[in-house]
Amino acid sequence: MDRYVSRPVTPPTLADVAEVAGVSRQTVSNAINNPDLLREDTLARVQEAIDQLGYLPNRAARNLRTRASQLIGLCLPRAHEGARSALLDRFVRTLVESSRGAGYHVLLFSTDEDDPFAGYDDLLRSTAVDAFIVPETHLGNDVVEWLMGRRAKFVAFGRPWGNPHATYPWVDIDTAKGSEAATRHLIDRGHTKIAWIGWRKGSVLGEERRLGWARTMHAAGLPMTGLASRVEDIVTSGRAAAEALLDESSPTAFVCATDALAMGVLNALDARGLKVGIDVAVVGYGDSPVSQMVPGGLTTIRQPLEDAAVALVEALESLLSFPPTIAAGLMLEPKLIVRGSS
Amino acid sequence: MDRYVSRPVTPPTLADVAEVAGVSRQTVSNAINNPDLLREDTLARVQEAIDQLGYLPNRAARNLRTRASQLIGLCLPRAHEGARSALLDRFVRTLVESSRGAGYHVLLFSTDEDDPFAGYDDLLRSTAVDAFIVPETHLGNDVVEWLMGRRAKFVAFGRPWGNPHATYPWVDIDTAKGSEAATRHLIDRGHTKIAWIGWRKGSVLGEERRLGWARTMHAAGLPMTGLASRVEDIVTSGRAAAEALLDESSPTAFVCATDALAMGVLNALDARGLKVGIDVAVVGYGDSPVSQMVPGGLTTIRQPLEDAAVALVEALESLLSFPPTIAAGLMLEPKLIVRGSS
DNA sequence: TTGAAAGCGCTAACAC
DNA sequence: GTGTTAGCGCTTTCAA
Repeated sequence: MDRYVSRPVTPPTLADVAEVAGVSRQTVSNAINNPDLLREDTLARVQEAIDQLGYLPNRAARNLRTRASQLIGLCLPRAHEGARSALLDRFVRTLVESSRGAGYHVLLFSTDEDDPFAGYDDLLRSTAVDAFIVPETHLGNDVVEWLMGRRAKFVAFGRPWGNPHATYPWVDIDTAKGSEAATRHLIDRGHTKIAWIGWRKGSVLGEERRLGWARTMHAAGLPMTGLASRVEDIVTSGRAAAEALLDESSPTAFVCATDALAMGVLNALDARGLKVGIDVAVVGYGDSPVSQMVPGGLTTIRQPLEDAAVALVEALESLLSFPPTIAAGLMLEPKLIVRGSS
Repeated sequence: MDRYVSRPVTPPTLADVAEVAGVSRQTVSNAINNPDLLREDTLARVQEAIDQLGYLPNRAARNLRTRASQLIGLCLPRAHEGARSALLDRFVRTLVESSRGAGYHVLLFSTDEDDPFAGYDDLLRSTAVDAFIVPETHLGNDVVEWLMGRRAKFVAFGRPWGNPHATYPWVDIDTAKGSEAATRHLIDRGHTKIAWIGWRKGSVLGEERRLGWARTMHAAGLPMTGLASRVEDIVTSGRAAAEALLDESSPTAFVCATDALAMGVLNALDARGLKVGIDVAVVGYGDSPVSQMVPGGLTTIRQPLEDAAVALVEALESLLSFPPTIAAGLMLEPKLIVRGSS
């Protein structure tokens, strides 16, 4: 009586299925892992029992036996400067979906302030994950080297900045190509005085993005002196920088390292009665939600985060297959999204 | 020779530690799980061996034995309407951090288009997680009921909308209180014609937020006719709604169901030459990055997502402790963030 | 093609 | 206090 009401739900085991199907446990195991080995009618009978009981192999037992967890560890980077949060959303969501396709789940973990390796170390030593996805390699945290020292499996989201011939799999977005596309777009529109507003020195990503602008300007034979500015990544700084640049060199277009900075430029232009997209063109970076909310829209650069996530999982699959294969580094290109501001 | 170079890193086991410490395996296990049982010097010796080898219990083995995985499943809701992505970031980040404090990791999974239970079912039947955190109960997906039917452990992020006396633990944010605070704030500022721009009917959350406005207006004896509008949650719709309301009833203030809608209002005011925060006040909802980027800033409602995450983990801890305790439902209040637009 | 035995690494129950 | 024994549920030999 009581058992139907309050019996704790203990999922069926291999043995339960075997009993129902009238075969041995191993045969059930084979039905799941090597169905080819079974005769057709046996397989069908076992399958029926599996369906009837709603059987699914116990993860812990399987993990223990196969020395694999079907789990991929992703360290949630500490809260970023700026509004990079929306990116994380797009990235993680796709990561989870494509991992599922590959038979893996994503395990999230955070890391200690003091010890950046602690989280990785624990998971590794307790064999809790099969591999890691390591984001933000540009920050110069030496997680990658540390993991290699431990012979841990991982795929990096970010090129090997230090040594270009690193022997680990990675996927990255060629961020310089973004500002390059932005600048070329403005040149095509007829602009010749194109200003750059970027991050303070010291950010690898910031320097890369700046490089895209500089490279393109140089190739087009356009002047750059007095047209570059490096500030903190907040709206007010972007605005101040724009004011200064307008006073100094009156550019007709701005390329910015982030959408937040571009918003600052928009504010500055607005305050001066300059019409965005008509008097002065502005391009941001990131395709954050803001860029669509601004009246007329903000031309910006969209990073292929979804593609990156898919590529990372593919690289992970080769890494975890037998024999393991180290996928070649893959560089993806960001995309210019033209809206009203240019 | 070779072994130091390419030997695969097999983490040490309990037996290894036991051997080094010169005790039995069980004693090592006790040293970890019931240290009180050991004599001080034995404990010290075992601890030393543990440190020396860098031992950490194998997860799979422990999970198998204890019938627990120390994993909490979180279903990533499908991409939302609107820019709710930043929320996810704040929420998930805190969730991961406080889970870590409780000895748990967060396992992310997604769900099938067709079968909303599939993801839950798989994890449950394979005993891959100890409990779930179920977001978005307001969407009327009956995940909660399904889980209860399965006697699965979970904590809901969202009150039991259907039956107020549900016997499962939940944490929610009283979203109506947000628009209530926004409206009261505007009344305090001397406004009497306060318009509402919300979502189309059918959204539980949307109706709640509207209720906050209506309730407060009613209590203050202020008129509401011709002052409410329900549109799609995008900037252009917000703008159109604002135009219409301005033409019709010339409100001096707007309360919006989202920041995106508020942005639309800002655009409309701008187009008419009305000064935001001076001629007309505007309040958004969500404290999205946009609200800080707008010149002067957008007054908005901030949801205590971090608090919610912490509370959810606390509820989870009581649920997973022995004996299990079902924490009382907890309602958190959002907070008004006053910026230049009001 | 199917079945029996062994054991992955750990912890719960008991003996010493 | 410490060690011995058993077994969690599964897969991997190896026999039949």
